[in-house]
Amino acid sequence: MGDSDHKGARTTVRTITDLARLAGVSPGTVSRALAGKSLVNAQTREKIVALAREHGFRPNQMASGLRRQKTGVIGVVIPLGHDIRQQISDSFFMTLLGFLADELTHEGYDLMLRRVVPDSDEDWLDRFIGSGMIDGVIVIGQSDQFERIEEVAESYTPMVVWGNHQEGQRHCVVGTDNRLGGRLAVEQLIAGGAKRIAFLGDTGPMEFAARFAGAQDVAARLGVAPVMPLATHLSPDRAGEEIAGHLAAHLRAQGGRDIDGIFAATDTLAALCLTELRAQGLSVPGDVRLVGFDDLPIARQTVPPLTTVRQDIAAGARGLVDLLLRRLAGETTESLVLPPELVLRETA
Amino acid sequence: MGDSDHKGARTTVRTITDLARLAGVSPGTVSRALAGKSLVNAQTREKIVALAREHGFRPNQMASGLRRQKTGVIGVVIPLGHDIRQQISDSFFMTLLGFLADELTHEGYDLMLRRVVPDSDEDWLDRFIGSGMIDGVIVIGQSDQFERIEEVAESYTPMVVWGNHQEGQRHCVVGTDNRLGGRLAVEQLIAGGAKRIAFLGDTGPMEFAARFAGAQDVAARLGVAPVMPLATHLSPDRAGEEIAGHLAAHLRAQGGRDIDGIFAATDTLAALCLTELRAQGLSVPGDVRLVGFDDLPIARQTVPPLTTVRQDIAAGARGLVDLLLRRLAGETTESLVLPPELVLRETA
DNA sequence: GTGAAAGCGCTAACAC
DNA sequence: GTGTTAGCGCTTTCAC
Repeated sequence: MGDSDHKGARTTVRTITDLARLAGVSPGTVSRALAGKSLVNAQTREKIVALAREHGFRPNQMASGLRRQKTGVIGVVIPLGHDIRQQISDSFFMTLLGFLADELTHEGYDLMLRRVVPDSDEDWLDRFIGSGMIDGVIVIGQSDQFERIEEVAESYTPMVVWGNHQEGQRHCVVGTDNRLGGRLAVEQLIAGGAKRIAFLGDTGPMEFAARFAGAQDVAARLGVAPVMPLATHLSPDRAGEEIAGHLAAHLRAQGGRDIDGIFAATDTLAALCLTELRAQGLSVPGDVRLVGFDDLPIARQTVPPLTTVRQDIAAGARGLVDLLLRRLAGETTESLVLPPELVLRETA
Repeated sequence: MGDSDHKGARTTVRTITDLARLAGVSPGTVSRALAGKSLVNAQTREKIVALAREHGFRPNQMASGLRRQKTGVIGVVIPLGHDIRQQISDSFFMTLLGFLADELTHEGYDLMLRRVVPDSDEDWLDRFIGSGMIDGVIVIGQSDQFERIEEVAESYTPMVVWGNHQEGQRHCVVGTDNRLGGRLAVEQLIAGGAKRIAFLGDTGPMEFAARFAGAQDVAARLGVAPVMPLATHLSPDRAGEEIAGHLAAHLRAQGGRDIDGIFAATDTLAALCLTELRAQGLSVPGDVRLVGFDDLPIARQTVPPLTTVRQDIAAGARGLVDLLLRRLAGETTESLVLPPELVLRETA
C-alpha cells in the first residue's frame, strides 16, 4: 500500500531542504528532528517526522556520510590469492559471509562486498580502505597476503581478519586454532589404527599450513611416519581429478597401499575424497580412515557421515564484528583464537 | 613494498586539493587528469598521475558519488520472507551471490549486500533504493514480496529480480522456467514407474509453487494421482525432522507405502531426504524414486548421486547483471527465462 | 589547457 | 529551540 499513492502524486521531496520548506522550518531543524538528536520541539519534530514518512523521504546516505566522515558501511573483502579458480563461492567463506551479513545488519551496518585478485592488483587493500566508502574492513582469509595485511595494519586500525594466528603478528585476527585442529584430526586417525597418514590439500595457505603442521606434530610425537602432503586445488572440478590421481598412486599401487589414513584440509575435499574412494572400491573407515575440517552441512550427509574438526563459524562471525566495532570505537583489541572441536562420526 | 615508505613519511595527501597544491595546479585540473577526461596537457597529466601513485592517493568515492549522482555500487538484497530461519547462507542464493560478485566486479561495480526481513520492515526495498548509496538493485528471490516489488518497479527502473516469471508482470525478472522444471522432474519419476508422487518443500514461495504446478501438470496429463505436497522449512535442522516425520507417515504406515516418487523442491532437501530414506531402510531408486532441483555440487556427491533439474546459476548471474546494466543505460528490457535441464544420475 | 566558482545533500557549530 | 552558515571532497560549467 505504499504511502506515496495515498493522495496521488505530491510534491516530490528528495532532499532535506524540500522537506524543510514543506514543514516551514529550516533544513537544520529537519536534520535534527530526523536524527532524533539535540532538543527539538516535540510538536515540530512530530510534524516533520509525519511529513517525512508521508512522502517516503529518505536522507541521502552519501551526503550524510561525506559530511560526518563515516558511512555506516563495513567492507568485506575476499582475497583470491592461492587459487584464483577458488571462486568466491567457496562454501566455508560463503557461510561465514552469510553470518557476517546477519551480524552487521544487526549492528546497523551495511556490508560492501569485494572480491579481489591480489596478484593482478598489488593495491587491493589500500584501495578499498582509501575509497572513502567504508568505515572499517573485514578481510576473509589471509590467502597469500599476510605481509600486505601486516603492513596495512600498521597504520589502519579498523580492520579485522579471518585467518590463522601467528606468533607476534600485528594485525587483529579471528580464527580457529588450526594447528590444534590438525592435531585432533591426526590423533583420531592414529587412535583408529592408521600409521601411514596423508594430508589432502594445498599446504600453501597459512590456515592449511597450520593444519598440516599440527598433523606433523602428532605424527612425530606418536612415532608414526611423517605425514605425506597430497596437493590439490580448491575448486571441486580440479580437485576431483587430482584426488583420483593421488588415490590411484597411493592406494592401488602394485606395491600395495602406502596410505591408511587421510586428513583432508576441508570437508569439501573430504567429501570429494570419499566419493572417489568409493568409486575405487575402497571402504571407509575399513581400508582407509578419513577426517575432514570445518563441519559444513555436507559432513553429516556423506555416506558414511564424516568425522571432522568443527570450526564455529557463527562464533567467528560474531567475533569479527565485535572486535571490529570495538576498534571502530578506539579500543585496541587482541586477536581471538577459537577452539576447534573434533566431531566423531563414522569415517574415523 | 607500499609506495608510502619509499622515502619515509611525506606530506599526507588525502584530497584532490592536497594533490593540486603539490602539483602546482588547481583541483579542477587534478580531477580532469585523474579522470582521464577532457584535454589535459600530457605533461601535466603525467606529473599528476605520478604524484598520485607516489602518495597512494585515492579519490573519495563518496564525494565523487555525491557530485556525479552515481555511486558505482549495485545493491543486492535478499528478502527473507517465508522462512526467516532460512539464513542468508542458503546454498543456492549464496552461490548465485558469488557469481554476481564476480560479474559486478568484472563490470567495475561494487556490491552492497543487504539481508532484510520484510515482515518487520514494510519498506525494505524503498529504503534501500532511496538510500542514495546504490545506482541500481538486484533482488535475489521474490520471497513473498511479489506485490511490493511490482509496485516499486512502477517507478524505479534500475532493478532486476531473480525469481519466477509471471504472465504480464511488470518487474524485470531473470530465472529458470520452474514450471517446466517441475514437469521434467515428474516426467522422469513417472517414466521410472512412480505412480504416487509427493512434492517435498514449501509450496508458498513463487518459484516452488511453479515447480509444484509443473508437477501437477504432468500428473494430470499422464493420469497419475495428484501430487501430494509435503511441507518443510528450508533450514536443514528443521527440515530434517520434518522430512523424517513425512516419511514415517507415508512410507512406513501400516497401510503400506502411499508414495513411490518424490520431487524435492531443492537439492538440499533432496539430500536430506536421501539420508533419511537410508536411515529408515528404504532403497533409492528401488523403493522410492527421487528427483531434486538446482544441481548444486552436493547433487553429485550423494549416494547414490542425485538425479536433478539443473539451474544454470552462472548464466543467471550474467543475465541479471547484463539486464541491470542495460536498464542503467536507459534501455527497457524483457525478462529472461532460462531453460532448466534434467540431469540424469541414479536416484530416478 | 587551466583556474575559479558553484554546488551535490547533508550536518554541526555558532548565533540568536 | 531554531535559523544561518560553512563546509565534507569532488566534478563541472564557465571564463579566460
